[in-house]
Amino acid sequence: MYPRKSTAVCTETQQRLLEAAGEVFAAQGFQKTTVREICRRARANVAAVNYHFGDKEGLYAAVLEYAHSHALEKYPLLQTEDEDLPAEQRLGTFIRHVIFSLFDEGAPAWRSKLMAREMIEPTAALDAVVARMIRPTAQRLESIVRAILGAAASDAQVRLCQLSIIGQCLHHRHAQPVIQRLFPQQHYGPEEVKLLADHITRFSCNALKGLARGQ
Amino acid sequence: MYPRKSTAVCTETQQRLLEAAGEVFAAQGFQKTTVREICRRARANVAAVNYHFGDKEGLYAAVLEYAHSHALEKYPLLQTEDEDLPAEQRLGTFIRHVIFSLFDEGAPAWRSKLMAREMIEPTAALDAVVARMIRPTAQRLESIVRAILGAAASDAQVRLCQLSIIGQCLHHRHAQPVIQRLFPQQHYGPEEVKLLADHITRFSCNALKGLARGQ
Amino acid sequence: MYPRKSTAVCTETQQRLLEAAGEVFAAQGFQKTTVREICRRARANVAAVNYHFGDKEGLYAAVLEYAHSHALEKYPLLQTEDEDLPAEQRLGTFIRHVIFSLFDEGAPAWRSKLMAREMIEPTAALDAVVARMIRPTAQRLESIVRAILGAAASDAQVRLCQLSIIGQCLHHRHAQPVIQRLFPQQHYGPEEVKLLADHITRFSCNALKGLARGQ
Amino acid sequence: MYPRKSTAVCTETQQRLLEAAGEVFAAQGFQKTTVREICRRARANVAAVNYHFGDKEGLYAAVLEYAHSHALEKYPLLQTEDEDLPAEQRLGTFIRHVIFSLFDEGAPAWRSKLMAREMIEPTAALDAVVARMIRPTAQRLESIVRAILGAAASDAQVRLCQLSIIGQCLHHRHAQPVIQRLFPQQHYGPEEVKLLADHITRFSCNALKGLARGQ
DNA sequence: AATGAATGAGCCTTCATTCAT
DNA sequence: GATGAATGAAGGCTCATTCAT
Repeated sequence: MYPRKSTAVCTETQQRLLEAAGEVFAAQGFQKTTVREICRRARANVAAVNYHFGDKEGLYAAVLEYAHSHALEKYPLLQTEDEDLPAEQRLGTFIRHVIFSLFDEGAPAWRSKLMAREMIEPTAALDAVVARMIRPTAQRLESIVRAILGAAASDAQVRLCQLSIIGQCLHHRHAQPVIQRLFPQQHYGPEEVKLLADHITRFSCNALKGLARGQ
Repeated sequence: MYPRKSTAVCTETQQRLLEAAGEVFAAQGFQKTTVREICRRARANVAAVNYHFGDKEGLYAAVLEYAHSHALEKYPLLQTEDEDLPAEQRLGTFIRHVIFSLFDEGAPAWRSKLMAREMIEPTAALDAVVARMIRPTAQRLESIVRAILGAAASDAQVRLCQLSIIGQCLHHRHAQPVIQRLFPQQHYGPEEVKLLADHITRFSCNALKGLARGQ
Repeated sequence: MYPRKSTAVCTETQQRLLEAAGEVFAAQGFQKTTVREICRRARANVAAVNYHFGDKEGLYAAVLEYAHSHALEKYPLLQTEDEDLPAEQRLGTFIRHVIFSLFDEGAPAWRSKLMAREMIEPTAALDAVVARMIRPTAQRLESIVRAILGAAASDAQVRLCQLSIIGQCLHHRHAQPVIQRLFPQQHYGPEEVKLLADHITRFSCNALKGLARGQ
Repeated sequence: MYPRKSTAVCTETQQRLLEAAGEVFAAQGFQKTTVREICRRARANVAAVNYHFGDKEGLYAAVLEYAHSHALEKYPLLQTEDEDLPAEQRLGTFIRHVIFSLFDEGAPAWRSKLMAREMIEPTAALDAVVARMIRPTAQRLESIVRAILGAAASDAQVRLCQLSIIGQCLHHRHAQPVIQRLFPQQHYGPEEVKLLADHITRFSCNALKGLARGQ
């Protein structure tokens, strides 16, 4: 329908548009973002967005897809299996990867911001995001949690524990504005992020093991 | 500067505007919301918002203040709990209140949605919200956590535990669109909400007690 | 029709409205002036203008009438006769009065400004202004000019000379913004105003006497 | 910043906008003029003004610049007069040019009206007008006046005489509404305009020569 | 007599989009 | 393939005015 065929094959202008759009969408939200601002940053024509992506929404969807394909490249471990290690250790690895990807300062920082927005103000693109990115991650976490809780754990309990773990992680990204006002001493540099991952791991391990004991 | 003096003293039109604005702001966000839509719902003139609240942003700030004053009325226990009870029990009460206020179907459902938005896309009004609503709540939680962790716990550890607990609660509200896609079987009726509060309480108690033991 | 009957008989609120309106109309013009600003300055209600003067235009007309009645009080000499003095001296007195009334810093400074506006952007009120204020003044000037030019002067010549004289005077008021940019050294304090009146008198006397000699 | 680069290079739509804007601004003033009216006359879209000139004020500035560039084209002699002629003759030519440009019925009649407005209600654009248009004209007049008054004349006297001369000319344009009410027999057709220029020339020559003689 | 609340018309501007080249 | 010009819908806001008290 439009010149662009897939994420992999695209012109340089499209690349620049996607990168620029990612930043602006993440920083200002879909509504507040203007096509002109994106085109200005991408040094492209005002009509470029409509030409390459149909309309503003089309660009947004493309940005999300673009973000996913890159995220999967960088953090593929979320899906690979290392079933031989003890579950607690696998949980630690999992949490570290989630936290690192949320606070990765090297990579385009707008990816996780965009995701957070998508959760609160879902667009039509959310379905694809859940199916391709979130569900696989959730299934990996499910198997870890189930391993720690033991076979006796109900599906509902496993589910709630998954949500408790992932909720702890995301809170630090989603609630940043509040956290910074509440705890100015809380930082998210490389060092602090490691400590944070450790904390969530210990917190959750203790919790799961307690639940496994029926407490 | 503008006719409106305080939340308590205001005309009927202002009341209707605040209610209507709360719904629409919560449903669509600040940007997407139009003054015209709010006035239509409130059966008021297009100029009513500007007359009573100065501008769209003034209305938004008033809505937040309005929401708080009502929330504090309904859930005042967050700040005046009985200190004699065991800390675990106080934690359970605290979490139950938080969860209930988040999923209270009786009250205007837009309150917590509005808060969730404010966290991701903070406006100038956030400072007041943190100072008046969130900080007192956080301090209450801090004292509970410190009681369970024991005097040896560092400030940083207490802080991270607070965030772990509150993060679990908010995740269920903030990430609803994702959760519903991921776990269609997860509901948030009165019964399920109680179970949810219980889960978070047990999860967190186990976690805290484990940490208290140095694990 | 409206409570207000005449300029002389009016309440204190009306007085304040007239004064405030005079200042604002003179400073910003009819269009740019807002009823709210006037009422704010007059410490009156927003509806006061409509209540006392019907509408914004009615207030404007009242302000002009108010200005005239006061101007005639202060500079009555423009119309009294001193036919015994030599014409040149009478011209000097006339010009001095015009210039003084234009640059009178004691009196409400907005009167002449308002007049200048009325000339360029005439409203329905201009007819009354011309009939009551300007024409009598013009007739006085006509008799002076005719006396200097002599009986042989045509009506057209007398008319053009009148306009040349009055044009010199008004230019200093009407073109102030330009004059100040062009000649920053030109001031209009009490002393300079006297010199200005003298200059215009000498300039015009020389001109008229030359024309009288047929040059 | 905006598409428009210079007065000379512009699209046809911009031309039409400038012409339409000139008429309306001159007839109604900046405030009263609506962008819609201008666009309607120029058969352009409502957004055309903002697209081509940024905003209403930008259009206004462009109109003034446009007017100047055309006026200078048509009456360039104001600045390049032949210095060898006697000063009185040069004064006559100067005044004739000023009067003709003020009452030129062929050219867009709105130019001088716009100027008159700008004098009473100056905008940010006035600085440029003075610097580019008015000051050169004033300097030309200054040299003529100084030549007639003689070397003994003070700067202040030269300045006041300049203002007396130019004031006579402008009065006929600026005070038209009053003049027509006061002297219905006064017309400004091609013939009368010539007589008017002659009158002002004779009036001023007599005045200057008298002053030169110390009278 | 005088006021605060409320109104509706209209204005400037912005923005995503389309059109002609 | 890509662009600058142009569009129309809509939004926030201002303002003179009116209404109920």
